[in-house]
Amino acid sequence: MSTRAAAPTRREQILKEAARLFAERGFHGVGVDEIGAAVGISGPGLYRHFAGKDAMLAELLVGISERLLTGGRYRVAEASGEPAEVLASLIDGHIDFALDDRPLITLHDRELDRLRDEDRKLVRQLQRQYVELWVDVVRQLHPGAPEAEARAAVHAVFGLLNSTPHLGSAHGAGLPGRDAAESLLRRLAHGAFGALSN
Amino acid sequence: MSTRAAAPTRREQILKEAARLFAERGFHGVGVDEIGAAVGISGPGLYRHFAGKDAMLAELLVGISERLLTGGRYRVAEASGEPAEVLASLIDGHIDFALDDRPLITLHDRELDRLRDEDRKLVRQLQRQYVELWVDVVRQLHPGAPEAEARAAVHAVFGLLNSTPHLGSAHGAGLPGRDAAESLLRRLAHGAFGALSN
DNA sequence: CAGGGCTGTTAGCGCTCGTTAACCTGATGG
DNA sequence: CCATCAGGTTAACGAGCGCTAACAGCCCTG
Repeated sequence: MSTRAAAPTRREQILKEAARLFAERGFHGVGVDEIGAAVGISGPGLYRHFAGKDAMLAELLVGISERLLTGGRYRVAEASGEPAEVLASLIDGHIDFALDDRPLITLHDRELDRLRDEDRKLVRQLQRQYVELWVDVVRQLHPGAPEAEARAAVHAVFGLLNSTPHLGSAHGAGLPGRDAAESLLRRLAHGAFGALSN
Repeated sequence: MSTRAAAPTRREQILKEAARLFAERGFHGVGVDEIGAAVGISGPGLYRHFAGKDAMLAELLVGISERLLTGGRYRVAEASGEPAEVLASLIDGHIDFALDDRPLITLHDRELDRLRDEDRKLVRQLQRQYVELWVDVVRQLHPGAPEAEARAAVHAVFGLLNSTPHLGSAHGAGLPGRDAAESLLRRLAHGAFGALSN
């Protein structure tokens, strides 16, 4: 009846908790019993929902990559043709993602090697397409920059934006509020890309 | 006789290979047999040089943190009082470190939680002091920025500079040469910090 | 030449962990 | 009202891993 999100399914609960635990202690550092306990069932009960521990990680990583790419494509298509505006939209979208799904961001560039070959290839392909989205826009905005440089700059800015996990309460003085973090990251990212012109 | 560095001791060989393997596959993902094989001895022979697998990781992480802090302090003391110049020196030092010791950079913010409480506290303390070095300089350079913002910006720029592992040949088109990477990262970092004034 | 350290080796123990097997229960639908 | 099935449970297996034990060769020193 309400307009709130529907109750999460068991699968979704498991994925969420698994993402958090994997991000905190690493894929190999978390046991299936812990994941089960986090959702109120214990150990082997997970196998009613997933083929195995690997399958959870695979679904998480493929899901992230797909969401990033889909969101990026949407923003590129939707924004005006102005490269500056497209880049700004990509940055905003990535920041939203980084702030809303910190555990996934952590997993995204940390546990990729733990996937089966097939899944890893898929994730890599999705990541590559997402990066290409950015590289194209950056090269339109900075025609002087060689492609390798633009690509490296994109990766570096990803590192900057994905630093949000380190901003959390872990270090005592996190930023006051999500809006401040969003605004700061936006300025830093634009500042970094702006330096490409020099 | 020659002026080259002395032959590395067995301990140093082990630490170097362990760092590489831990960075590639994670602390829990690497077995002692693999580390041994990487230096030509096998498995339990490592225990003649280290108390255990944990001790290797601890020595690596403490070593990184100490080198970063020592190098940072040296640069702060050595540079002229001009905040801009001090920050530039810190950035250059961090870039050198990131480019020369990519595996260590990866471990530095990825495997900290696998340490014994005592070691983790020590590493955290060293990291905090290093960050403080940067925050102090950034605040001198941008007096308008609140401390939390300066600290978050420093962490974000670390994320940017530490993105070097992602620039490697893994993605096909790495930057052509170390100098180009160094120059690019320097420009991006300065660009990001410059955006703090706005 | 005798005797220790070093620095390796291999065998094996003990524990953890992912996974499977076998069983149980409550809801559902013909 | 009974059959089915989704979604749990506990027990247990098999593999892998960190680490120790016991032993062996090399090099130095007295």
